[in-house]
Amino acid sequence: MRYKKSEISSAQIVQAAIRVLARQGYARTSLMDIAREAGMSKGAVHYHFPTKESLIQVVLETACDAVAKRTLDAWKSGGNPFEAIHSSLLELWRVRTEKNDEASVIADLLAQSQYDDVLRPKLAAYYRYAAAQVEEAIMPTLTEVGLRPRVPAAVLPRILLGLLDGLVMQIFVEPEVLSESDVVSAIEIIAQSMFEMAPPS
Amino acid sequence: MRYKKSEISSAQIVQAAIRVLARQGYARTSLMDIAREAGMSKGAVHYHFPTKESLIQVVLETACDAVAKRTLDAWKSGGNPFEAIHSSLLELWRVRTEKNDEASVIADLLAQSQYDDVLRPKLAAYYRYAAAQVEEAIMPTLTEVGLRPRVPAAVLPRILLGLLDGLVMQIFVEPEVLSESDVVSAIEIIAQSMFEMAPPS
Amino acid sequence: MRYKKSEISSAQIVQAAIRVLARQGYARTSLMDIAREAGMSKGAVHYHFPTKESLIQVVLETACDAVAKRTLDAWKSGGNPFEAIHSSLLELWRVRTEKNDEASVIADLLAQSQYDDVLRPKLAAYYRYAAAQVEEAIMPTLTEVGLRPRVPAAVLPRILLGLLDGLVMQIFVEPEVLSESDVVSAIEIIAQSMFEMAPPS
Amino acid sequence: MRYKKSEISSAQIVQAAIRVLARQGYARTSLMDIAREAGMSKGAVHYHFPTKESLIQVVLETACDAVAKRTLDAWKSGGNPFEAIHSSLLELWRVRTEKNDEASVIADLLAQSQYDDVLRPKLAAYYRYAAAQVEEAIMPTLTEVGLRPRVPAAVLPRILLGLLDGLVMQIFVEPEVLSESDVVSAIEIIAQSMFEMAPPS
DNA sequence: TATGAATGAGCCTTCATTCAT
DNA sequence: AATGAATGAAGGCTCATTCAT
Repeated sequence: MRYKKSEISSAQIVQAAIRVLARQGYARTSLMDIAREAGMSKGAVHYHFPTKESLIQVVLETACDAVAKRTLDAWKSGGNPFEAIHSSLLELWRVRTEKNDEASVIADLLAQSQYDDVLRPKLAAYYRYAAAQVEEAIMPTLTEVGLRPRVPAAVLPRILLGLLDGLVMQIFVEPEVLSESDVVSAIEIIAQSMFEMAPPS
Repeated sequence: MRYKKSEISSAQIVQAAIRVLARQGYARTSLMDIAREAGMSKGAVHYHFPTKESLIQVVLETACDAVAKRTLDAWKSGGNPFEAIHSSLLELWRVRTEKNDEASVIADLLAQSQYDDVLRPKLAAYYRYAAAQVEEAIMPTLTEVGLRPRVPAAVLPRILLGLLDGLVMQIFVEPEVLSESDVVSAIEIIAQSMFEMAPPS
Repeated sequence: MRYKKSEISSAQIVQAAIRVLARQGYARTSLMDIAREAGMSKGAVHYHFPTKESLIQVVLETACDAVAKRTLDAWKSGGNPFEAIHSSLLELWRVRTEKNDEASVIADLLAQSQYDDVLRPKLAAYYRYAAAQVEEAIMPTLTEVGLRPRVPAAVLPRILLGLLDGLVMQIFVEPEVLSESDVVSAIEIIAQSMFEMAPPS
Repeated sequence: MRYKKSEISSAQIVQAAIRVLARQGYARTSLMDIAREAGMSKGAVHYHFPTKESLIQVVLETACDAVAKRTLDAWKSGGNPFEAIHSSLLELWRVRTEKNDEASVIADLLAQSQYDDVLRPKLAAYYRYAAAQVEEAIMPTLTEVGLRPRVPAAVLPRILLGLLDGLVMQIFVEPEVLSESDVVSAIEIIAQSMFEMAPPS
């Protein structure tokens, strides 16, 4: 009973931190802001997370998990292989552009991770996981229909994710410059270009 | 004479700021750090830049200019059109991965720009300029040989820049994951896929 | 039964506090440290001692008692009067220099007592008791053999204790400066000088 | 001009710190208290002393110097050798019992030095210096009149200082227990007992 | 009797900013 | 044009204390 209470509070603090960080960014967020957002005292935050760093770590982990989970769902939508890929790409894009809090936090902490040796591995793990997700979802579908990749299989999902993340940055800075349809159709062209017909065996 | 001296000091401060920011990141850099790096007193920095914000703005502008200038040189290298594109892509990639100070600062301030209405337009301008550069350099070359873009001409350079920037982020976080040759050859494939043969007019 | 349990816990806390205070000193010791050392929660400590001050008081009392008790034993060792005094002085010295926890705590809280009106009387009582001990132990022995003090009887033990405590402070700060044998033989000379032959009555 | 100002402020802060520490003790003194006593802002204190520790170090040094200087004067009062020693002992005693701020601070920081590796050597140096002072002042006077020490020459002043400091502690805790005349006459007896007539050469 | 959770005051420190010189 | 000194707000963190359970 008591035990649970602590976990609940911890989770509330993390969620509050994600909201505040998404709104203000790491450099402008104090523990006081987070405590206020969580409806607790500064002391309570420190009770659950001894240092700011330790809180931020959990925040990043949680945000990565949330984004990864959401995109995982995207791949599951069934149907014709090409339609599935289309809808998945769309979802990947929307996760990023809808500016949900978790994605914003990840983008923000990416900059911090340059100078923070604890954050960096967590982001690396996130990318690794996301890339594996893409690979698992795309590759079987396409090899099944006789296509094979023109770049190393490990590189392919990295390209896709990089493309998405890089475009998002431009949109963050200047929202009007790229329309969703332009982006998605371009990505599809690119995705196709990454494959070629396998020679008949 | 005095006038000049002032400008020189200003420039020294900005250059010092770029070095320090590249090394420590925005969130961990104080004006004291910058003053020390510039070999001046804190008061002197404030004499030239009334607030920290105003200094950061100039820093960002300067960094963007420097990167833009460097990539501009890349496009100029003559030769066969396809070779020129190859060497230009390579240069675009290297500017980003060599972690020169200016590029690091831009990557770092990108996060800040989310929450800073003064920074954002400056980055937008940078992207706009870079995209125009790419467009000018690539489009004539390719239309000349009878290729035409399969995506809107304005979108094409955005795709390319996004891809580069997004991949760089992954490499910042986990350097071993992508090799230069993998990346460049993938980008070339992508670049090609963006064009198709123009129907005979 | 329950009653006993409470007393046992109290005593455990006090003993834990003595250990921690001896190790870290008053200024660097928190209730958390004490609770941890006692294997209890912070709440439990507060259950037994409503405030930190009240705990410290009991700690000081306990430490004083322990030291007083130990020195009491020293005087009891029988034998030839002069040998007894010698061995007693030696024991008084060792109690102080062996840095047992209780003596360390007393030395540390001495400083606090300057500013704490509750602590001060407890230390005064300790000195009074220790002085009385010395007086009782030394005076009969010496008057018996025809010696009488050259300073007021009440002052004499104070001198002795002061000398010991003052020397200990120097040793705490610089251990190599005074050897046990030097100190003890000097004290014996001093002790003798405090007495003279009583005129024949 | 500017340069001097800084030194003056530094000295003011140190003096203020000595006053506050003498009044409240180390454990209860915050930098805010010191700043207020010095009539400055908290920031100003940190401008001159980067950490609390660094300030305390200078405070201890300054206090030791002040006490050492004052006792040095005591030895200079001329006259008959025995009178000189008498008046010097009296002065040594009064320096300690008059509770001047510097002596209080030293007594207080003595406790801290148990747990602070930076403070300890400074106190050791203080004792060393004080002992040397005593030795220089007493020894020539007495050997001149044909007395020689019965304990090692290096130990003798330590005994004297220890005696004084130890007695002071008792008086701090319970002022009425020892009168000045009792103490001084006892110390004189002790001082005499430390010497004996040198055998005719 | 004891615990875990939470509070809030206070501490040391950092830092952008101001200002007299 | 530049400096050293000083300010004060804020930040992260510690800790004695309270309280529901």
